[in-house]
Amino acid sequence: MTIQTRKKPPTLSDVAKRAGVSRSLVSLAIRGEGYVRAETREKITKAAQELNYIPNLAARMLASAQSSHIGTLVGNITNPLQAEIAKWITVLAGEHGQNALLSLDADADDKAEGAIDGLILHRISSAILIGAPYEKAAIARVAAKLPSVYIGRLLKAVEIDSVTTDHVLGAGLAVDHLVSVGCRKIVHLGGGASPGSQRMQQGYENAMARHGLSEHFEVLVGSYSVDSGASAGRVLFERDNLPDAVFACNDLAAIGLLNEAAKHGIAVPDELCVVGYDDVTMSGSETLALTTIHQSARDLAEAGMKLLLRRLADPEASPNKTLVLPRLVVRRSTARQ
Amino acid sequence: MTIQTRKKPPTLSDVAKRAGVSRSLVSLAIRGEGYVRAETREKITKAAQELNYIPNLAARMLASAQSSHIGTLVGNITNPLQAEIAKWITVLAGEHGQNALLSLDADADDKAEGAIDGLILHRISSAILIGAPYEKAAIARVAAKLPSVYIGRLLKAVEIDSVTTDHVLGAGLAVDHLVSVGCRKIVHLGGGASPGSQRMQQGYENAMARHGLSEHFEVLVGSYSVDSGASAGRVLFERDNLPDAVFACNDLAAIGLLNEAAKHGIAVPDELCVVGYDDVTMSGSETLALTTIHQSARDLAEAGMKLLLRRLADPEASPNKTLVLPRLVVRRSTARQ
DNA sequence: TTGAAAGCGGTACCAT
DNA sequence: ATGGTACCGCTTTCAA
Repeated sequence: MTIQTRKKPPTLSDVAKRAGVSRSLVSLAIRGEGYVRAETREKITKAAQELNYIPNLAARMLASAQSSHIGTLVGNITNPLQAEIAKWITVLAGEHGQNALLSLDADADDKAEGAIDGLILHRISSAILIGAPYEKAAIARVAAKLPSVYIGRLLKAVEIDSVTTDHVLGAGLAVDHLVSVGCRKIVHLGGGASPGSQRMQQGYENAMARHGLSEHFEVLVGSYSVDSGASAGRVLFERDNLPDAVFACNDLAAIGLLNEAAKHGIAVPDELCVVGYDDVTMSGSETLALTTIHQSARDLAEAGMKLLLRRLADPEASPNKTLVLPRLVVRRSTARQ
Repeated sequence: MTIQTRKKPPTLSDVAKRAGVSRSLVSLAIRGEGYVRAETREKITKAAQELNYIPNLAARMLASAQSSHIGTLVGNITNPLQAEIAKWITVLAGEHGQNALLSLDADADDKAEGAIDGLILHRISSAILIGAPYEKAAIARVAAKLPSVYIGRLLKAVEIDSVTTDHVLGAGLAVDHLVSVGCRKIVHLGGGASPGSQRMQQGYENAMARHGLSEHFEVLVGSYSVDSGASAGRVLFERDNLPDAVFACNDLAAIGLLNEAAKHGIAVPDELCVVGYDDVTMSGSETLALTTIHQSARDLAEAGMKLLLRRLADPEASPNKTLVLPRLVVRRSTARQ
């Protein structure tokens, strides 16, 4: 039943013996390096396959003194976007012959830096930072240790490659859409003072101006939470005249607002349109059906991997700040037309 | 600026030289094995510290032909409970001198099995399965390859160590609480036919009987989603007489129900109490304030690690099925009394 | 093109 | 208790 005949796996020598050549040649052939006669190469490949040979990464790492490990920090694995980015990083890394070692325990800067040191023990040769560490100084410190890419923030002022969604554009998509369904008085539920929210707010402002709606420009400062959306709702719904629409900094806030609207008997989308940001799973439910701006975890991860590979190839390249395009997802919360 | 003086790290030999002993001794001392005179051990430790020595895991693995890597599969990293369990696994593994290699790309059984094979290349010596693979046959196949622990399901019929929350108890906690705030007509929103939901339903039934409320026993079969909760709400709220309370199979369903209640102008908790299950972040918001049954990711992870270590120590032990205790979290949705 | 041999940084066995 | 030494599986000169 539990036979587990775990005979040890074949080694380079086994392949060499079977192919009747030297170990060095097998090594070269397997990796596709050096000058190996096509004929010989085939013979070796065949032998390797027959033996079901698998290179021992530990040995390879030891001998070559270089790893193909990417250390990946995740600030908040509970955040679905970060979680999905992390997932895609592991997938994409594999496709590039790299292996992503994850540390999910980086929800504070000291932990994040500790985690990086831990990963360094495992001989990572580069790092991908997903929302951690938070402080710029800490980020810079990591980037000084290893070729690194930060995903989730622009980090204009830090010497590091970074990838994030173009929130200026995202806000523009939201406003454009709202205008297209006839909204004019569009209030923005801001996320606060972070550079990301500032950019989103900028996008909102630009778009409002573009549509000649600057007179209706209004930002309610809040945070990225259900409660923030709810309290914004309480403020708005006590006024004499309702706005046409609310564009929230994220889906959570939008959901809080929807909740409050229901309590006040305000019909969405007929009396009020709502647009969120992020496209969390819940927003797609028939019940909420929240129109929102989708950030693609996959695109973010792909852009990140691309930057990392570029930097690995050219460590001296100047830091690139990549912006990934968001996408509008229309649902019932703006189905006014 | 980018000085990167990456001189190579000190090795065992360096430490040996500095301490004036042999490499073998250093090896023993560092690992705390064998007979090393206390005095010598100290000398070595000191030398190692001064040199900032760090053992090379690749070399260690190669020489000892055994790894301290735990392969960890996560079925759905977007699920916050699974995500947190994964996080705790990495933390706890570290505390036990093990290193958790995660694969987050296991959202289908073939992928999950592929991921395990990939991890095996990296010489994992055991596995922790968090909600993946799904099919019992696939799970059994993994368990046959490696010492494994499954977290998230009981798996009575599979030869594998497993850990999950005691849903019978969880349901009992929910019902007891509802009864204690005066509810009698308590409807259960079931999650379907999975063994887990069946157990939860069983717990509901037992508790109702215990309180002499069997006449009010009623299960509405649904699923673990917002929409399911909402449609259940539509059914319930069209009846002549409202139940006193609803105990939903998870928070999402409860949230859907709350949403529907708001639309129907039904006051929670005054007219209807609601209890969820899982305690997702959102439920803790002031806005939703959903009473719920909390599953501890940390407890689940700890129990899992414990089982894994036990099995590593004794591969022949018969499979253990551990149940972790859930906890009632009281919030406004049942704040009736 | 191919092969031989010297490590890479440890562990483990055998003497001492 | 401590030291010597032969590997672990692969990469990498260096010759042939």
